[in-house]
Amino acid sequence: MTSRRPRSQPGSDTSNGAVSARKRATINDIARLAGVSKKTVSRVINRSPFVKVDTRDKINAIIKELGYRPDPQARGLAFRRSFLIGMIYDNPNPQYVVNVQQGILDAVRDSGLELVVHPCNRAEPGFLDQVQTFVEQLKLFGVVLTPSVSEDEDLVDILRDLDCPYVRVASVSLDEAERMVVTHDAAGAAEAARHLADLGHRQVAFISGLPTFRSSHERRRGFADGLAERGLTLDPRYVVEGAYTYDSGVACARRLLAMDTPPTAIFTGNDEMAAGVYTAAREAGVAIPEALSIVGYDDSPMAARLWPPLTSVRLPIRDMGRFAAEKLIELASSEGEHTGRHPEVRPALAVRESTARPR
Amino acid sequence: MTSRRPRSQPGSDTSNGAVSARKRATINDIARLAGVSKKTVSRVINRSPFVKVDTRDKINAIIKELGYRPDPQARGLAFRRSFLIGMIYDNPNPQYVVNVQQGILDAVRDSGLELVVHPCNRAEPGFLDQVQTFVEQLKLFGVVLTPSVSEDEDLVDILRDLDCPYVRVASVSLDEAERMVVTHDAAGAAEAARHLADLGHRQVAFISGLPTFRSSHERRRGFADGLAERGLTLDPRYVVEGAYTYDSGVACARRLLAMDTPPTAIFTGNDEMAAGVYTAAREAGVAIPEALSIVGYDDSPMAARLWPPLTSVRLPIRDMGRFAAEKLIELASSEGEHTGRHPEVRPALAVRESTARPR
DNA sequence: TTAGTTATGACACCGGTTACCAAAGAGAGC
DNA sequence: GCTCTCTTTGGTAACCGGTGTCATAACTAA
Repeated sequence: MTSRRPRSQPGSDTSNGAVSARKRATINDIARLAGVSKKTVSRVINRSPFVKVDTRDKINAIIKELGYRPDPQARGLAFRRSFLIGMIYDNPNPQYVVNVQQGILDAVRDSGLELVVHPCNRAEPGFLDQVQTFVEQLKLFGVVLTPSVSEDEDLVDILRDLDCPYVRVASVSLDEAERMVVTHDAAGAAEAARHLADLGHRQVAFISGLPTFRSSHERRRGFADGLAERGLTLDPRYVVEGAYTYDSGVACARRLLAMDTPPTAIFTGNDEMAAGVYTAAREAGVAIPEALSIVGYDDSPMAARLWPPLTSVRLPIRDMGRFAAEKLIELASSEGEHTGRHPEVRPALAVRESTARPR
Repeated sequence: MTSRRPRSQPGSDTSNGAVSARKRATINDIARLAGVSKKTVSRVINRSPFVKVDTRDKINAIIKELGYRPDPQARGLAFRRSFLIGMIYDNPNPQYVVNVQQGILDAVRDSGLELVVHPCNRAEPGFLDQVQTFVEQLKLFGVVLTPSVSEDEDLVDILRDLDCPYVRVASVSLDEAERMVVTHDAAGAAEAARHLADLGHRQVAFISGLPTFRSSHERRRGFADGLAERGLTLDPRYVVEGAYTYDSGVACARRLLAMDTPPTAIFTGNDEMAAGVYTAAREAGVAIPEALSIVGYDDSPMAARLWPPLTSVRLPIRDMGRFAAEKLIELASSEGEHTGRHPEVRPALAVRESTARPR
């Protein structure tokens, strides 16, 4: 407990022993030491080309020596904008949320940008005003939206109105390419469909998520398309509406398994509901995968922990967050011209033991 | 797409149709309209008692009418402090992280405070400098620390040095009461122990988490104590060191199940490792709970999805976050005197079907 | 009237920025 | 070679939207 690490107080090696009254250097200090005006220092900070090389080098040296970093608050005040990125979400999946957060932080590393999180509830009255206040008060540098708020056009209108750069993560394109990170849910679902069809399944069912999520429709559509590719059709009687929850998965699966000709395979809108299917199957004495194949969506950590391990569609969630933040930075900085690069997010099927040929 | 919700632009019903050039009112606008100096308005905002009631009411009316909200950035600049709470964590459990975040946001609702997240890695070189920069640059209002960074005394020293209020969430008290939210992991583990002992188990094993987490030791200690209460001792041969991961749970359980007299019950440091025990048990053909009882820690959503559903120690994580933020606000605002209220966090055992009498 | 609050304002300041102007140096025209 | 632009480079002042300090005005109470 006695040997504390000697922190590297960058520069200012004045080593004031007792009183730690060391204050951060300001732009004025730098200017004074460099013998220039603060404006010139400001130019160096903001990479203005109109500074002589000698002057710039000299100022940079002093900045480095003193470990000076401009105060984001003061800078923000003058810029009428902060250096905070907001993440607005209403997705209940912690795995998803944390990974997107991580991805955003990957992208802003060392850029001086920070991440402010804002979970919300679209059903709550005053939801839009609340979000507007959040964005307006903080004068956010930009906002990343994830489903399902990313699908809310009213919300997006507000952001546009506030001139707040935003990027939307969604299952399908809803905006200009430079504002979207598209997860192609239909493609992921199609892969699940092909996998089941190729195993020989003919009676395949789909448990959808909440209809208020665009992904529910995309996944259904993609699943139907994937089956169609193999000459199969998604029988409407085999489509039931869940709510992305474990309980809804149990309930829906019970209904499906109680049918006269129950499906031999079930594709669920997410892993939570797939877990519910496991429970219902166990109740009904239906063996997985011998009598029933199951495919989930998300490939959450739980998927691999279930027994048998769940085949599921995997999304590179952290990358999605990173892409979103990268696009945001591009939107906010470069005036007009964009790189035109739009990294692709491709869902992939993680095949495990919950799927097999039907008997 | 045409009928957009008419947003309630609070006050300013000037309804400028085309150009939405409405700018937020500033303190100067309020002062001008009220016929007072901005300083007086500032007094009203900050609840100074030295303002005549009439004046205050008048100013408040105008503030309300214009929907004025002071700019946090300007305010922060003058205060030399921001209105951002930082959450610093290195816990890999998304469930935990998101819930603490939610809890913090519960507490700061409508207070004008916002939450900036800062995941980090204690093992990374420069970790401390990074955190210091984060706190210093943002001039954070305060910081909430969760395990295991909450156990890092070097980090806490830095915060103290920076005069940054902080609250630590940890398994055991490490600081003054007003700076701690204690989760009493030992008590939770003791409950697990009593539960197993009362069921009649005598050969009970413990799979610990990473020794770099204080909780690992607390849970072991509490487990041993709980057994002792029932006249049992925790055989050191039945204690193996895991790493809080699924894989480590599998590996540790394999070792335990391969012993000459394998345990009849296993308590794991968290649910992830418990899931690993399920896998190892299945491999070894050991029936749960008939031949092996299992108790986890965290009561993650996965616990109820496993088969059989996992008995686990539950923590009110969201409440913990809320308590932490409440304490933080108290620390930061009230100068000196505290309420002395220290809401208790009590772990509770969620008993499910993974535990039963031994054969 | 004097003194002691209570209430308010003037002004500088927090740490940066933009707008605008001035000086210095470079090349052109004479 | 010298003045005259033009471009580069730097400075000054005002400002972003609030707060602190201190002086002073207004009101009570003595």
